[in-house]
Amino acid sequence: MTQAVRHDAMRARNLGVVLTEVRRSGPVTRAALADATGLTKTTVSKLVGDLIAAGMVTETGTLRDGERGRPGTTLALSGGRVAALGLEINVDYLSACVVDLTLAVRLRYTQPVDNSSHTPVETLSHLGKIIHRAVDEARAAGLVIGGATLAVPGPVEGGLLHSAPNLGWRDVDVGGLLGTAPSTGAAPEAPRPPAAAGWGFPVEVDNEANLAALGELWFGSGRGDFLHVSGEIGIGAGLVIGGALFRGARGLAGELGHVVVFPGGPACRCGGRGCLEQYAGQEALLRAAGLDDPDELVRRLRDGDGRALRACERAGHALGVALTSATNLLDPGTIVLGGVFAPLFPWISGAAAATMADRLAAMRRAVPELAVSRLGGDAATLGAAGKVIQRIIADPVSHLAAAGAVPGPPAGRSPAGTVR
Amino acid sequence: MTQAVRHDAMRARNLGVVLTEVRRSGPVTRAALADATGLTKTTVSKLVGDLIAAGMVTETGTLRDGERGRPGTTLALSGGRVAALGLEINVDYLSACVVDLTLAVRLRYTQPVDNSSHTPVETLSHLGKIIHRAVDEARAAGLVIGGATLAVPGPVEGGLLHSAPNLGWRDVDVGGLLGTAPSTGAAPEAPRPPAAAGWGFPVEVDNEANLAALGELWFGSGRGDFLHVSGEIGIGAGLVIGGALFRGARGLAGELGHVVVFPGGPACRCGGRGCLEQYAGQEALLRAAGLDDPDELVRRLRDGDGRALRACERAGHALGVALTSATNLLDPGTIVLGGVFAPLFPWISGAAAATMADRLAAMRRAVPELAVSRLGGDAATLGAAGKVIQRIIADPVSHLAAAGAVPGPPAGRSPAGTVR
DNA sequence: CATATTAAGTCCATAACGTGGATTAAATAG
DNA sequence: CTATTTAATCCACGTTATGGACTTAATATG
Repeated sequence: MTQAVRHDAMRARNLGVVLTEVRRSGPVTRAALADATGLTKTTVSKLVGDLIAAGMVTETGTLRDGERGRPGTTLALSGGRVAALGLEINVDYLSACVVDLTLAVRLRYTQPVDNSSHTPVETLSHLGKIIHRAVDEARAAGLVIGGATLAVPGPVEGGLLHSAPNLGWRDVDVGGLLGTAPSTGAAPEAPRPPAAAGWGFPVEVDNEANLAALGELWFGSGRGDFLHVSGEIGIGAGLVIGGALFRGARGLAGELGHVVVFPGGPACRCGGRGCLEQYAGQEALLRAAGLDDPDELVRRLRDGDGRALRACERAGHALGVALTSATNLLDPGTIVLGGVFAPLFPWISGAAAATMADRLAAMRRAVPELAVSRLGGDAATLGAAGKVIQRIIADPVSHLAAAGAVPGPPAGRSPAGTVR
Repeated sequence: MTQAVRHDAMRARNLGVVLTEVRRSGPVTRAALADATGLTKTTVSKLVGDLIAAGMVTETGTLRDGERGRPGTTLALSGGRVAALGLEINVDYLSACVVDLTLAVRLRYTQPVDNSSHTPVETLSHLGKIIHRAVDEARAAGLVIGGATLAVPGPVEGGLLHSAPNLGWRDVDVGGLLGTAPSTGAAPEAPRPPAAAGWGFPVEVDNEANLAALGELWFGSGRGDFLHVSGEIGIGAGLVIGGALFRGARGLAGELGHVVVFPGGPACRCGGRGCLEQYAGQEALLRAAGLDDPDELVRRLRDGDGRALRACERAGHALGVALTSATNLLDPGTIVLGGVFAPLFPWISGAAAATMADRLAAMRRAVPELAVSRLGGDAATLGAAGKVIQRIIADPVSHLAAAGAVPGPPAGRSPAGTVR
C-alpha cells in the first residue's frame, strides 16, 4: 500500500529529492536546487545543511558564471563519508567493491575460487572474510558502509537463491547464511530493508543478470531504457525502464536464454527444445566452432577462421530471433550485449541486427539499437554497490539511521537538525 | 523526477491513501482506517470529513460486531457523485460506459458502426455525440464525470495513435481531434493529466489491449499479477504487475502476436515470419478450420468437428510456444485468455497449457496457470473507465479540482475544509 | 438495574515543517 | 562609488499531523 505521509516522512522525502537533484545536475547552487525541486530557498538551505552535516554533500566552491548578482556556492555529492559494498559470488571467483556516493570505485577485490566445488556454507564464510576486510579498509579510509548487495548467478526471492545450476546450488538461504535478516531482492515494493543485522548494515541478495543491467545503467553505456543481455554459461537479461529494473511477478523475468527460437530444436536443460541457449549459449557457440575456450574463439575470429565466423553468424541469427520476440514483448529502447557477447560483438551483432530489422521494422518506427557493454565481468558487482547508493540517495534518512549517528565535528554551533 | 512534498501535497497524498484504504477494505470504521494507514484518529476523521463533503465516501451504518465498546460508524465509497467515462473505438462499433467510484456500471452504450469506412474525423465527431449524451445522462443521475479514457485498437503515445491496421488509420492525433489537450497514455510517469479542455474533464487515449488487461483486473478474473491476452484480428497482450500496467520504453510492450513461434514460418503483415498471429490469429484459425465466422467455429467445435478441433489444437500449441517465451521474459503470475480466445478456451487451452508445462516446468516452481476471461468485448471500455476511477481514488484532490467545486448542500455547518 | 469497562470519535493545545517576505551578502554595470 | 541583481539567511506565520483529554455509545459485571 502507498504509505501515509507524516511530517517526518515529508522531510525524509524532501531530503531525498534534494540529494537526487544534486546528483542529477552536478555542482548546483542552493538557488538552482530550489528552482528545480519547487521548494523554497529557505527549505532547501535547511535540507542542504543537514545533508552537509551528514557528510553526503559538500560545498565545492563559488559559481563564477559572469552573471551579475551574488554568486552561489556550488554543492555536489561528497564521496568522503558514505559508501556501499557490492559483492558477487560466481562460479570461479568471489569479488567485492566499495563505491562511494559519487559512484567512484574506492576498493576492488577479485579472488579466484572454484565455488562449484565448495558448499554454500564454505563459500559464504569465505565471502564473510572478504566483507570484513573490505569494511575495515573502507573504515580506514574514513568511509561508512551504508549497505551491501550480493549478486548471485540465479533467481532470488527474499534472500533465498532458488537455483544456481552453474554452482550446483539449490534453495540456498544466502541472506540467512550471510548473517543478516532475510532481505528483499525480488519483491517489487519491499517494505524496507532491515536495518542492519550482523554487519551493522543491511545486506540484500539479487540476481546477477539484474544487477549487471543496473551496473550498465550507472557505470556503463546503458542510457535510458534498455535491455542488458548478460551471456555467461546461461543467457540472462535485465530490463531497465525508467531507471528501475523490471522483475515480473516473482522476479523471474528476463530469462532470455529460454526464449524459444525453434520449437523443434535441440533439447535444453530447462526441459524445453530450441531455446536460445542451445544456439547462442557459450557451450553451443564453442561446440559449433569446434573449440572449448572463449578466448581462443576470439583469436580465431580475428584471424578470419571460417568455422568460427559461421558459428557466430548462426548464433547472431538465433539471438536476433529471440530479441525480436523480446522486443515485441518488452519494448526496450536499446539492447546492450554484455558477458560473453561483449568480446564477440563485432562478429555476432551484424547477423542479430539484420534479423531484427527484417522482422521488426514494419511495425515500429525504431528498431532497438544493439550496443556493446563497456563493462567487463564487473558489471554485476558494480551494479550491486550502485543499487545501494541509489537507495541511499533516494532515501538518505532511513539509511543513515542504520549507519549510526553522524560523526561530525563535536564543536561549533550544534547543528539545528542532523539527519535522523 | 520524484517531486518535492509540501504541505498541500502531503494532505493530497493522505486523502488518496485514506480513500484507497476505504476501497480496499470495504466498509471500515475511522478507527480501523487510522490503524491501517498509520495516521492518527484525529487526522483520519478530518480527512474522512472532507471526503464525505466531496461525495466520495458515505457513512453506511454502525458496526455491530458484538465487541464491547462504542461501535464504529462504517464508511464506504459513495457511488452517488463521482463517475468516469470509458470509451472505445473499434473496427465495427463505438462504445461508452459510465462507471461510478464503486466501479458499478451506471450506463452503457454500444453502437455498431463500421469505422474502417469512415475517416478519423467522422468517427471522432460521432464519438463526440456519444460523449455528450453520456455526460448528459450521467448529470441527470446526479453524477459528475471526473475524467475519461478512450480505448483504440493500436499503439498510442501521448494522445497520438501510431497505427491501427484494422481501422486503416495511421498517425492520428486522436486526443487533439477529440478536442482535448494532448494527454498522456503511454508515458510511464506522466506529469499529470491536463485539467479539462473541451469537455470539462481530462480525456486520455490508450491502447485497447492495455485497457482490456486493466478491465480484467478491476472487473474480471484478473487477480494479482497476470498477462491478459486479447486476441482479436491481431493478438495483443497487457501485463499487469502490482496493479500497474507494464508498458516498456515506448508503450509498445505486449505485442504477443508477433512473438516468433517458428522462424521459417509463413510471412506476417509485420514483415516477419512465423509470428504467433500466423498460427493463432483469428484469420489463421478460421482458415485452418475452413470457415469464416468465429461463431460458426464454436458451433463446429461443440459438435466435435475434427477439422475445427485440429485447428484449435494447432493454434493452442503455437500459443503455448509463444507464451513460453512470454513467461520466460515477463514472468506473469497467471495468464488470462480473452477476446476470441475466450469462447475457444475449452478447445485451445489444453494444448497451450501442455506445451507450456513441457517447456517451463523444470526451471520454475510454478508454471503460470491459464484462465479464461469473464468479460466479453467490454473489457477495454470498462478498463478505460476503471483507469480514471483508479486515478481519482489515488489522488482525489487534483481530479476534483477539474470536476469543479463540490455541490454540497448549501445549509448546515459550513464544512471546515472542502477538498480543494 | 446500576456501574465498570472498552472502544469510537471529537476537541484542543502543541510540534514539525515548509512558506513568503524582509534582510544581509557579494557580485556586475554604469 | 552607487545602483542593480542574485544568493543565502532570518523570522514570523500558515498548514498539517500529533497526542492526550474528553465525550459518546456500546458490552460486561455485579
